[in-house]
Amino acid sequence: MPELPEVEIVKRSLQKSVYLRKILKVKVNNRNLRYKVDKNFEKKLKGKKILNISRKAKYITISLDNYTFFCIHLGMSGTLHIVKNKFENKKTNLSFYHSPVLGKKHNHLIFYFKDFKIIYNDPRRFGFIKIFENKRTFNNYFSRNGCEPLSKNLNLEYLKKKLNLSKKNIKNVLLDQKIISGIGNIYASEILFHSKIRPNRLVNSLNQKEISNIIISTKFILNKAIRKGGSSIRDFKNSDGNTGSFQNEFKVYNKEKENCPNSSCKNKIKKLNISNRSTFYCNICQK
DNA sequence: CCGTTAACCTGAGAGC
DNA sequence: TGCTCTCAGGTTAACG
Repeated sequence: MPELPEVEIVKRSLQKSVYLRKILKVKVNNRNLRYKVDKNFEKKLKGKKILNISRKAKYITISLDNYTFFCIHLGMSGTLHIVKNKFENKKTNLSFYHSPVLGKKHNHLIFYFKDFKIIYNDPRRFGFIKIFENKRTFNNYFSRNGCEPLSKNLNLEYLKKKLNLSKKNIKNVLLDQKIISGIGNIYASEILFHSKIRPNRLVNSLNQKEISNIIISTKFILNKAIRKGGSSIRDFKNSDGNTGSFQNEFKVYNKEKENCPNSSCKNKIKKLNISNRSTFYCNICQK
């Protein structure tokens, strides 16, 4: 579900509440996430202080005061909720899943702090939590990721090299986390509309200018989405009122048969199925 | 090696 | 109302 901008927003909110705070206790209600939660997870986190909260691609990463690390991936439907002890009913939802009602039965993990707790809820259980014993295993795990799209590492030289000899289409390349890590299905369509390139274009047909435009659009769209607080689809509103608003800025995603947002274009948005993912584009504005 | 497909899950919404 | 079907923001093992 959440792509880079949403994970970034969740990370920022988390940071405000848990930075330098001690985890009093962890309760695991269901270990069967995408991967089984480490059987000693509770023991390893108990009493540890949180030294840093960060984001790598779509992962939230947390470092503890005993040189261990863990990461949270929200999958398609994972959400985090901050619940203050004094206001049990007033949850702060730090996520973007579309359902306004999240059954308690999907509260798989609970992190207890002095005056609040953080709940990990995930109906589909595509998310996961992984613990690392040291910095080396932590870094090693993330070394398989491609570059961060908002870093200087995503540049013309890097992408040209990655696209060289590839036989894939550009949509699949944008979704390939080993090339660029953090873009998901919504932003891939939005980025390609912004760069005026059709999603099914084979990358070996792209010229240097087009590759450059894709890089510019990637950074532009992701940064704008972060500024807007991420995307919350299907009218999801969190109880804190901090709903993201980038869904109002979608130009093509989920807009099949609607008018192309380019006012001089009278075309309707088309929907394509690429590798079993819905893809939206304008076949006049995008070449 | 490469690129594609199937699989992992639950729940919402559409159509009948 | 309820049944069936499709779809959903992700990742990756298995396959050809």
